[in-house]
Amino acid sequence: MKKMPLSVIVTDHHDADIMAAGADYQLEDQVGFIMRCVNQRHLSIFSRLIPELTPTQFSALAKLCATGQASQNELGRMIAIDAATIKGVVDRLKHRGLISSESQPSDLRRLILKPTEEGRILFHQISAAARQVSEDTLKPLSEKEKHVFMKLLDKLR
Amino acid sequence: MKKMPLSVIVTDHHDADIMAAGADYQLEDQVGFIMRCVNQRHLSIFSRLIPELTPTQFSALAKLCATGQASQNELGRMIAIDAATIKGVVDRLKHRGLISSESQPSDLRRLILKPTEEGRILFHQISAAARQVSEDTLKPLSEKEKHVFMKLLDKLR
DNA sequence: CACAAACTGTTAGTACACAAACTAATTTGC
DNA sequence: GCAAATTAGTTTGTGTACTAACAGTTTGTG
Repeated sequence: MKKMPLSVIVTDHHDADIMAAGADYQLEDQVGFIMRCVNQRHLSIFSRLIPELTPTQFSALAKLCATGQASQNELGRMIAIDAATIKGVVDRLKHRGLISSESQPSDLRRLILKPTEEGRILFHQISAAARQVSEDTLKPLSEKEKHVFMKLLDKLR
Repeated sequence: MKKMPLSVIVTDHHDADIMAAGADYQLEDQVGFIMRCVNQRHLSIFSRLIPELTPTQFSALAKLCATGQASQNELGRMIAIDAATIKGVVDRLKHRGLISSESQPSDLRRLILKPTEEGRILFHQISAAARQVSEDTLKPLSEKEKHVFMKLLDKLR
């Protein structure tokens, strides 16, 4: 843990207190910063093993395959994606013929989404690779460390 | 650890192997998915405590305050931001008068970036809140757990 | 029944984030 | 000394991600 030389902290500036406030702030030690880096690595692994879909698209398709069907906002809620964001994701999956949508007669506001046959097939083809993505992402850790990490990560959700 | 009923895994579909492949895939147990959720929480904490800047903008400003100056791509490299992305970040910081840029006479390709006085002041004002962001993000963990988590997270970088 | 409250999906606006293709400037390697 | 490779920055295009504002629909309550 590097220490800043005193000269950096105590300057001849007239309000040294304010100037000193950020002097020992180490960006690369902050959770948010490291998480961003770890996520970058994860995304790179994902796109290498699963070039067909983005992580978000895969999440949506996977959840839809697991539940059979859902309305658009419902799907977004299940995978923690904003209503405004899920629209684009759904549009792209629909455009590629991986899911279908039809409005629900009993509630005209709702769009019922279902995976198409093609969507289901793709999901099942990809799911092994998806497991591999998680494994590769955690590769730097021992089995015990993986377990601890996942437990702690889950607490931060 | 929920188990799928057998009926879900073994269907009467003629290629049950393919259909079964993704049946036990639990999206919400995957590292990538949980990290996305944790990051959402972190971003929400950040924007509440530091509404003035985005995390990326803060990173850029903090690094520039720490180093005194850097070229645009150099800055991006230091905080793991793409050349195409850092441009927008720099433009916005520049537009708000928090950093300045001038081309380097000895290498006309380079833009030398420096924090302005206003930028430095803002950084120092915010740095306490930035520390608080990290603390709040890790709040669900005990002191010991925080330490373990950060160590493991760092290994995944 | 009426009507406010809540919900569904949409749009516009801002801000990352990365790939790919491009220009201009600089460095290198022969 | 000069072509080739490298580097710095820019632009375009795609894809998240969230806020805020909006219209249409449904629901709960007086």
